[in-house]
Parts: sequence; C-alpha cells; structure tokens
Amino acid sequence: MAYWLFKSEPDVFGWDDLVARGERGEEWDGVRNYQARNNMRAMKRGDLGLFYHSNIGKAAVGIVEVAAESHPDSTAADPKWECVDIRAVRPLPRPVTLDEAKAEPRLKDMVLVNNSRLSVQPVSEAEWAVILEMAGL
DNA sequence: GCCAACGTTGGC
DNA sequence: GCCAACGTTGGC
Repeated sequence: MAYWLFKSEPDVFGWDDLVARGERGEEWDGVRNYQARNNMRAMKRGDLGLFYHSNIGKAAVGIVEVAAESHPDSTAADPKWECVDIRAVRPLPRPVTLDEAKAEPRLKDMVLVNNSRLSVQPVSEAEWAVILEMAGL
C-alpha cells in the first residue's frame, strides 16, 4: 500500500465537491506534468491519499482512496496524459495546515514542504502516520 | 498582486 | 544538447 497527496484549489474543486461525488469518485483529470502523471501511474486501486487545499486553507483536509487505476485523461487530446479516479473516504477530524507540517521536524523531508508546486505527490508511510496523528486520528 | 521556483519550449 | 525565455503554480 502506497500513500499519496492530491492538491486542489478549493475554488475550483474542493473536498466538499469530492464528497458530493460519492462512491463513484472523480477523475483526477487536467494534470499536465510528467512527475505528477508518473505518480498517478504508480498508484494501485485502494491506495490512500491526502486531499490538500492549496491557496485557500493550505491544509490537508481529508483522506481519499484510489478508486480506479491510471487511464487516459478524458480531457486530454494526447493519450500520453493519464489520470486515476479518487473518492472521498473520510474528512480529517482536524485539518493539518502547511504551517504545521513545516513546523514538524518529522515532516522536514515531505514533498509538500519542499516542493509545494508538484500537484500529485508521494507520501512516505512514516509521513502518513505523522499527518494522521496530527489530524487527530 | 507579487515574485520565487520550477517545468517546458525552442533557437542555436 | 545546452540554455535563455517564457508560462504556470502557489506561498506570501
């Protein structure tokens, strides 16, 4: 089982929008970055991820699950762009903000802290555990 | 709204 | 294949 982080601007598509999709989840389309795409290609059905609100809130707010493995992005003309489907699992009891993550020594190597621009990121098992602890789980 | 960081593009 | 120019992202 691997762990990931999905970033989204809540203005455009936020946690509440994903929850509203229910069991069917949402195609995580629109990614046009090779690193992010490669991360999605590596995902397995059932992998878990954090749903992070960029710009507004700047916090991980929920846990998502990979509902469908990598497939061509239906919004891309070029089939080289792929994406997964994700669905909401549960909200975090307490959102974990970027500031808190930066202040936590155990998260100093987290991609979110060091390369905030990557929109789909891997999260290590240790980092995952720390985030959940901070979130009150 | 600014700007730093990063990725991509295209000229050479 | 290098690198300057450009566009985009996202924190501040």
